[in-house]
Amino acid sequence: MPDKKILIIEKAVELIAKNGFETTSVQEITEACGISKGAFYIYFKSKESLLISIFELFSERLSERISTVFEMNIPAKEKLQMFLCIQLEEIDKYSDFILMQLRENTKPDNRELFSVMTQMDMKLNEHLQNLLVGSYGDKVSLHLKDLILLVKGITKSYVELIVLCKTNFNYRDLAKFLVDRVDSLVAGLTTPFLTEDTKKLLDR
Amino acid sequence: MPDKKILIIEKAVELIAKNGFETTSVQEITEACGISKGAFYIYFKSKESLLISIFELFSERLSERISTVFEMNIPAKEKLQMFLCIQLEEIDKYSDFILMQLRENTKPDNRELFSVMTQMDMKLNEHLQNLLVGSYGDKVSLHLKDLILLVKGITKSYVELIVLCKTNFNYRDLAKFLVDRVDSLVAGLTTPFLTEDTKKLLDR
Amino acid sequence: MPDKKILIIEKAVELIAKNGFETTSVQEITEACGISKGAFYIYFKSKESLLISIFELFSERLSERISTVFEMNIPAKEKLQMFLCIQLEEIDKYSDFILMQLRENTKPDNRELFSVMTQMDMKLNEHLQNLLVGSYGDKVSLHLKDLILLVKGITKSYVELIVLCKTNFNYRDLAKFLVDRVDSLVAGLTTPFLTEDTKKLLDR
Amino acid sequence: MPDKKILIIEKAVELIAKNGFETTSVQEITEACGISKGAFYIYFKSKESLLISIFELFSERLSERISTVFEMNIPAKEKLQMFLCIQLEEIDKYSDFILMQLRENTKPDNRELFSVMTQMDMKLNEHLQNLLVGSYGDKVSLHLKDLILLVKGITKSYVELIVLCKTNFNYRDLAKFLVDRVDSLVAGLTTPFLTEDTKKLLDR
DNA sequence: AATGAATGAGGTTTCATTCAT
DNA sequence: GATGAATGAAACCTCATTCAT
Repeated sequence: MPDKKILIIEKAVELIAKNGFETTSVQEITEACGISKGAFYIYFKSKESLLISIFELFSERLSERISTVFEMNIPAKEKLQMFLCIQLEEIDKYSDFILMQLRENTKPDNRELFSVMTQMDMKLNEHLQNLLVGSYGDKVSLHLKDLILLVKGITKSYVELIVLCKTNFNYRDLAKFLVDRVDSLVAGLTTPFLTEDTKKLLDR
Repeated sequence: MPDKKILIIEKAVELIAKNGFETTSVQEITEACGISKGAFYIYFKSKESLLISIFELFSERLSERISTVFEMNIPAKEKLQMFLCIQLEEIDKYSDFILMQLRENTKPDNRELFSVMTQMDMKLNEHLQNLLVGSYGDKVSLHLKDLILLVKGITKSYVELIVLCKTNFNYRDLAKFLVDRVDSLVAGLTTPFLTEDTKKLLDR
Repeated sequence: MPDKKILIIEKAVELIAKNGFETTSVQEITEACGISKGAFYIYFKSKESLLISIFELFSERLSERISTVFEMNIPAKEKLQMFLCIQLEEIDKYSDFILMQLRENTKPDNRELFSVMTQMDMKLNEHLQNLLVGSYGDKVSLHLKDLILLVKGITKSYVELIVLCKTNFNYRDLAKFLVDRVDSLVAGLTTPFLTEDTKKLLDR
Repeated sequence: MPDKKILIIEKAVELIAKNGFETTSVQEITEACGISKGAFYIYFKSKESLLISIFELFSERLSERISTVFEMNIPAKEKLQMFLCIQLEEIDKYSDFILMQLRENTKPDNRELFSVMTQMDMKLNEHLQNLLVGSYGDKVSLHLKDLILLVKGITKSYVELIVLCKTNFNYRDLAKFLVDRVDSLVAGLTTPFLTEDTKKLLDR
């Protein structure tokens, strides 16, 4: 990937995070980069495709880091903690850009973007599922869908806090804290809420 | 509020939920309503003010319903359950429009919208706090900020599920499920993550 | 003329004087009158026709007052002074509305307005011409066109001052002052600038 | 200044002079230039800013020419004549556009335009004052404010004539004629009308 | 590869005018 | 007479995109 393309992505993330995608013009982005408007279209087919590139880059980085965790020879629960820690760190870097993405809805024409996003989400879900089983054993197997939602929910809450307050927390500590909460949730499991029927919805 | 204004709000919510705010044009909204473009501006000062109206309407409905819960003579934990149930139901009605808003960035010009949103968020936080203390006693007082984040996090996860899948769950059951999870979280409390310093950030 | 029509004219003059004709909406006018937008069109065929009505009303008042001066049995130069005094007073009442009119250019469609304005201008010119001949005798006859321009020029300068500063001067004194200046101009007359050829242009 | 910007200004002056500022749409201007609507906004931030640009350009040209007169080694009265001649010529070029502007009302939002206009007006006043003192000596010092109004008044009358009739006069002759009239006015000075109190109003 | 002027569709908004009540 | 909701044309302006240089 050419340096200039990376430059554009970085500045774009910054601006989009601050002002939203629709509200950020190509002009603003190129001005922030100190390049011409035309140059933008050398590296990106369209404004839309910039979004996809950003997400792809983010996906890649995240996947890469997560892969290394899985290759490590450490207890599952430590892996879970690192997994959460990495997400906190990466999301911090890409800040509310990611948040924004979650809110931008799926329109007929961003089918490609939607696909990239969904794929990544599914991969993360799968990872998380493995980590949960590895950490807590088979007793969680009936609760996996619920647990994934719960873990993602509490994680996101703290991510939002980070983003909104623009504060730097100690991510290792936060990840530890979150794992402890997962411990509690697992300890208190009773009847799953999401049944086989609803599972299908999740996989859609 | 005139019928036509309500009609506009309803169609707008639908469209904005589907396509996002920036991407939904006033033209689309008025066409969906079967009225002229000019008519929109009889009922709303601007497109921006429509957003505020929508949020206000939603706020009012939510506040009203929550108030009735607080006036009831039932155990605190039942109130907590009803509180969550109401949110699930209302958010279902207003669909991801609300989700989108909750994550909308603070731009210089939406100051009024931001104010309305923040006020409502703070009121909900306060309610939740009271319900938590009422349900679990003073032992949670040091963990209130964390608990609020955790409860909102797990709730939002299921809300997103509802919205994305456009499925109807049994909200009473889901609320019960969520309260059970809060029980687990409270049972497993150890050291708070959010200290006095970080609390300030939340109240901002 | 119905009371309400007069009310509309008065409020309109006020607003138009402050903000200009194009910039003043019918809505603003009717709001200032405390009537509905529809009511405006009972009394005026269009916004354009309001302008004509205003000018007609102003014309009438001015003509009426000037007529009385001409019927008086006093020296011509006193009549000239009163003539100027009346103009200062009336223009003060109608304030910069009149100024504005002088600036609004003749578009194809205000032919009627243009006609009303021109007619009045010509009548005033004629009056002034008679007053000048009456006051200074035949020696000014070759200079009439020039003198008319000069008198109107110095008068307008002071009118603008009045309007812009929104100050009240003593109009009798100012009229006296202006007549003295006309005396000077007449005393110093040499060769006319406007010849027979150019006269035609004026009469257009 | 790019050629295209100058082209736009020139066509705009023409149209605005004919139809007024509010009545002339950006579309009309761009069509007259043979460019797209969007192109207008490459060269001007807004329609309003076009007005400022026009006035600035006119101001500059006028200032420049007047400066050269002041640097010449000729009698003051000749300078006065040239000063008036230049104004006639320049105003002819910019036609009634300028007239219109000189009478434009002070709206809250044209503060920048108002500032540019006022500054230029004050500079011209100052120049004229110096020329009057230079030409007629200290005896006019008490009458300066009146004289400025008088000179501007008679000048404007002839400018209007020029503009309305779209006729070309010999500006040197007209300027000579006007200076003669100023001679008369100065010769006949008696008591000033504008006192110290009113002077302040003028300087506002 | 890089520029940036130019385009033109489409956005929000205003407003004179009409008409059913 | 009076209302005011409704209309729709037209205004100003933005912006993704193209293309000659």
